[in-house]
Amino acid sequence: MAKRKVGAAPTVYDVADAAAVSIATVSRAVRNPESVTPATRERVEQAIHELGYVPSAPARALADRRTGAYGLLLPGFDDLEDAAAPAPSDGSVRITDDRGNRSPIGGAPLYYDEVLRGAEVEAWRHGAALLVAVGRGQGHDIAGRVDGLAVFARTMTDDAIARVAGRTPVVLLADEQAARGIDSVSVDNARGMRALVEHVVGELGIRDLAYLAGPKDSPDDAVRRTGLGQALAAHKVDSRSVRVRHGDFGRARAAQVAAELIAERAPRALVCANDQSALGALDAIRAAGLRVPDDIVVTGFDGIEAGAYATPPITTVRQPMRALGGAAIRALEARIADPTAAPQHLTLPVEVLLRESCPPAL
Amino acid sequence: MAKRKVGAAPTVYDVADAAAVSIATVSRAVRNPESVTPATRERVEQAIHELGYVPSAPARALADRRTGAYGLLLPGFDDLEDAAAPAPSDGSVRITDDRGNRSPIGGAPLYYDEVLRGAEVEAWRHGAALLVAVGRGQGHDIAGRVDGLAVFARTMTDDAIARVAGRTPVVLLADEQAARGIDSVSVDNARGMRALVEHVVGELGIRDLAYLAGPKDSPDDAVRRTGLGQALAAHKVDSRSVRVRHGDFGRARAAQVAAELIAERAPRALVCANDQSALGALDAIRAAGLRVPDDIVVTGFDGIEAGAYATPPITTVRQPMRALGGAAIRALEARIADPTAAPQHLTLPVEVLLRESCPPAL
DNA sequence: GGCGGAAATGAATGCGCATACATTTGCGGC
DNA sequence: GCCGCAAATGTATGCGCATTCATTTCCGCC
Repeated sequence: MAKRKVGAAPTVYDVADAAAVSIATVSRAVRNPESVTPATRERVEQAIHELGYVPSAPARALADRRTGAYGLLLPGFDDLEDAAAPAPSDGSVRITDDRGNRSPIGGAPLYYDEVLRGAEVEAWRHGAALLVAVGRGQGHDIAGRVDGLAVFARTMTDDAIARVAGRTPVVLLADEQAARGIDSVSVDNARGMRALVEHVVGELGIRDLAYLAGPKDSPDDAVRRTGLGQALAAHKVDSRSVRVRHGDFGRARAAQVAAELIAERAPRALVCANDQSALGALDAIRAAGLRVPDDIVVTGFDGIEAGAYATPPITTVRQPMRALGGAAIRALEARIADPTAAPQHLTLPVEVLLRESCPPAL
Repeated sequence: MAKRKVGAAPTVYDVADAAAVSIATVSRAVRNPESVTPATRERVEQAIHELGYVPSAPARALADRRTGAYGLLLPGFDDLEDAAAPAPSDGSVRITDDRGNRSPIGGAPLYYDEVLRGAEVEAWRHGAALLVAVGRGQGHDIAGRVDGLAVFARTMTDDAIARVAGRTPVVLLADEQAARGIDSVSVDNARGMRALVEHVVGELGIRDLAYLAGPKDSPDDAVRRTGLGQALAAHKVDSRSVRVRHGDFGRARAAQVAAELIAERAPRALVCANDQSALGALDAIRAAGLRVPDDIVVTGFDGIEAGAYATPPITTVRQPMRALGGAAIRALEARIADPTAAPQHLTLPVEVLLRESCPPAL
């Protein structure tokens, strides 16, 4: 038996020695147990167990010419780069007066967790692992580590995407203006907003609307507004009659804007570009002494947790985040299976959740 | 120049050919630019750019004997294995009556996103990547892929942890009863609860308390209850005078339990084992026609988003999830740097967030 | 008992890179 | 212009595994 370096992880050679077979047999026993005699398989498994052998993924990847891992590039939040110092507990507990603070965790919607899980489950089903990185413009750092990369919109420069795509399959996530040549999976935001507004106008018969928008340069907001316009057109509501005010997707600003809107004249329905804005709208409406949905119906968009717990709970459009993650991995696998296929652009349906702020019927 | 297979990703050999140098020089130019003449470096960089070369992580890992990646094993949620079928948009949008539903995303607290980001940032700082997997008991699948593994409590069997730990550094997360021999990073839940209750008893002077607990077999609940007991003892409140009722960490059940408690006799303070329970308590208290905090003060635990948006906002204890993720990676690096050091057990401090449901002062 | 073919196993090679060691180049000093 | 040394570059090897091809073993059958 060759000398085995102690301290180092055991390799196929160690297992082969222990089981008195060749490394080829060890490899086969692991990868394709059927191809080995039950007796030898037994011996090899025994050796593996005793040594605590775990195959080296890098070596396997090198030999296989595939890593068996997919990458997911998440957007970073601006306030997020402060992974604070260790700060072990010295026994004291900080007590903070948090009244008035409404942004428990930086105000960012935390639905990426869902996307991640959808992707992880799908990767796992295919025996692959999932590598996660936060977009920092480049993404070269993980391109060499994976068989495919799922990239959220606006987490990499177009240039960087093009470069990486030249080497590895790439799928764009939640980018409704996806580059032509690259696969994409997105969510049908426009149709979601359209369905929501059609409910307000068509089912509830409300024709006096106002729209609480997001920042003027937000692509997300633009798409949602398109859906709004379509719904209005479908029901012959003059879109010029709908007052539009821009917020910043945040609750506080939304409350201000909504208050101004109401002071001017209260609309029968206030359609908000996202849930945070809708929460702000509720604040303003309550402050104005009006009731939701009796005086004003309010709608949000996104399906954040807090919306369901608001008073009243907010009607919203929920994006299928978990499905988005799963679809991304499937798209990568399809691309790997057929590298020459035409670019695929998959659009997942959203779901309108009617809650008390804008109920099924008045 | 050797023939280069088209379609395959370029390698050091291709770059070497293009730049008319040896692969060793290419490798050096990439890894340690200083060790190469500016002129050659220039040529190599040029070739790299033209070919779109990206180093193969597996090959690098094999040669380096380290993967440059850390693993994070997240708990899976029971309801989570349904990464639904593709279901592309056929143009229709499902409209659901979601009134009465208070569990938008399975009811699970989504703070793992924060842990993930903390870990990712820390890994990135050290030039490493982060591999994410959902615990399925084993975890062998990724042990061979990483230089170290951060494992959430109860995501792997003790047996599996022991095996993996024999091959790769492992750090246990949020496991306050961490196995002696393995590094761990956890959060000081007991002290958080203690500080919170000391505020209620000491600052607010309330001695008539009730505790809305979690499931009887929950380790988290047990730890928090310990903190409760300590606070009571510190202020000489007889712990037998504190009524304890068990819920299931969910809002609906908590509301029932709280209602029973109140019907029996309303306590001056209702301490809840987590935020979801506190939300349920608010429901019950409101239904009973009582006011928070005037008639009953309510406290939660966790710091979920919805707690801050509740009416009134819930006083709670927030866990430093991002710091937890970062600390986990640092612990792995410390372990790698000194494999023989004694096991480290780091405890991070929590923070008490006082909000309207249990304000700084009455 | 020996033969032929299939099944099982072994030996050897390459995956792409880093690096120890060998070789060449460049440069100062005489 | 030549010697000697240091810096720059090249050559060769191994990392751990999968796999091809060669060899051996095992069986059924004559």
